[in-house]
Amino acid sequence: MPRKPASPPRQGPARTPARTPACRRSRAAATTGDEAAFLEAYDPSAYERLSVCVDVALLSAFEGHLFTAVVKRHEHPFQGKWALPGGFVRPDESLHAAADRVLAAKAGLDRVFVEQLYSFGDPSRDPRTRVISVAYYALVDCDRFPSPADTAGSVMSARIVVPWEGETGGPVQLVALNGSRVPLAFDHADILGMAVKRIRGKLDYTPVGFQLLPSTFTLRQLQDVHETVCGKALNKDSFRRKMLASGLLEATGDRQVDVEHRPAELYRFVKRSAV
Amino acid sequence: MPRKPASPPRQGPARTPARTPACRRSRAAATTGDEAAFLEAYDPSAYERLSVCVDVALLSAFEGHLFTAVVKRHEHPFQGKWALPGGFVRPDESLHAAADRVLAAKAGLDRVFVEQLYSFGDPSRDPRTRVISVAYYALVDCDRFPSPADTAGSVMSARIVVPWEGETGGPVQLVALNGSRVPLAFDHADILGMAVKRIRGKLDYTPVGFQLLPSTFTLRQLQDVHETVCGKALNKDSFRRKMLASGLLEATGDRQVDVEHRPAELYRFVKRSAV
DNA sequence: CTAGCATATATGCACAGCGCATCGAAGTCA
DNA sequence: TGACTTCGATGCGCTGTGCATATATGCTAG
Repeated sequence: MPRKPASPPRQGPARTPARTPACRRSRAAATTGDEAAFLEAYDPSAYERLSVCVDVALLSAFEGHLFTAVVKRHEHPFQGKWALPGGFVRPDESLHAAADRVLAAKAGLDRVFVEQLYSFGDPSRDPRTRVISVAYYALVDCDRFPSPADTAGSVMSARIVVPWEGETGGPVQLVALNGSRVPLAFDHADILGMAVKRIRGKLDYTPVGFQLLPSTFTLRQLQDVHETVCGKALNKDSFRRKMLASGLLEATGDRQVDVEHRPAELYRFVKRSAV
Repeated sequence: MPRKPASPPRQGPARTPARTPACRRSRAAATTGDEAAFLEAYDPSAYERLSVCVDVALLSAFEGHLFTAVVKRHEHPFQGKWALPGGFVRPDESLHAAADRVLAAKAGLDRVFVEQLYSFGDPSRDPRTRVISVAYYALVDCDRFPSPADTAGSVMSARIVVPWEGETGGPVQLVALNGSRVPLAFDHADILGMAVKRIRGKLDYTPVGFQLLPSTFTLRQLQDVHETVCGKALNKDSFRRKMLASGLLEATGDRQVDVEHRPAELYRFVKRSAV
């Protein structure tokens, strides 16, 4: 515990009556009467409202690359470009529920790992009107990653090219499986870049890598996922020791089958219940 | 680099025409004509809009405790409770600009370290109407922390009591300088809790601690700040070695004055320009 | 003036984690 | 059967960290 004040003592609490806040009041009645009556009479249009959408960066890893799913825009703005799955937030659903709904509707996925990423609110990010985008990222193992067959061709999987190292951050590029560049709409290249940066950082101290693997996996597969996400090679032995010492892995007793070499032990992720 | 596919190869790109997205179209004209004409005719009310506000958790550290600034609510809802400085986002300002504006208007602060924290969007978090709160956290050194004299008594400083250890997370409590509990409005206890959790995590790998100190400081003061934020004691020697080895500190050559013991060297934070 | 005291600052040492090299084990394939 | 590949374990050196110790430097009490 600190042994010494970092600064001299401060003033007492502000007990004097506060001034009216700088923002305009929606109704003078807000300071009188009971709360129920106030809420009954409240006019939401007192402040200008904005459009709020969620955009989901769905990430998966295979063949040493990160992939994401994008949908083609057939409408203005950015007609013909590709966008992250997204949609406007409905008045009665939470932000997280909106992200789940978008994933189910556009990628046919449910029960995936979804976490909030960042909110993008530049006034000019959407040329139509002011739209705040609450971005989420989702992680699925490659077997669940949506294929054209699942989604009737409405989504395309594209490889992520990260033009920076470590956790520098910045926008990323997308390349289609035929090698052509995929142009992204809005600020979605920034959103994807931040998603990559986020999971690179999370990989060090959270078991987020398991979200990108099937229920059982070998240590080599887990390391491949980590290397794919981080974009650099890792020491094999250190990785093994660290993972086995983490207490997050449990040996299944089974081994790989149909491999051209010595089969590796299969592990599963075990949730730390009470620590 | 990964030496082996983590999964068998996948399908080619989705080249079949995409279906109409699940979300309703705002206008049938969106798929025809040029983009300029579309934007001209765009109707923002096609989707229900929401209220968006920013709330700022202003944090500072002194006397071994974390402090924040709250304003008393004189209006419904939560009349009489205390809230983080906040305000609705204006249609023409970015989210970050809104946070800066709120800090300037309610705490009289500018040029402070401000970063986005998280967006809170539970449908019932504001009883008036649907309000999305994009929360920010700001860090200032204790000398710049607003006093009642600066703000005409509209803000109160309160001590943060963190009822969890490490980076567990969860809501925190606020205690006024006279020892009484400060009841918080909305979900602001959760926002504050997440702000504390965030800077605890950031402290390990970013020079965020300097934001809580004046321009020059001793190693002891820096350690005090770290201990205050993390809520636990740190090893003195390791802390000194790590900080001096980080390359982020630069000795000023000056020393403390008017202290009752050997004066310590004063350091300043040096931005890593090109590394 | 001097002894005592509190704190800063430097150094030595034990231990744990990590990178690296080596070696045996266990499969497939020619 | 032997070559080849990958898995999985062991040993060694380097480095960072926690802990203990020693010295330096200012103030204060007597």
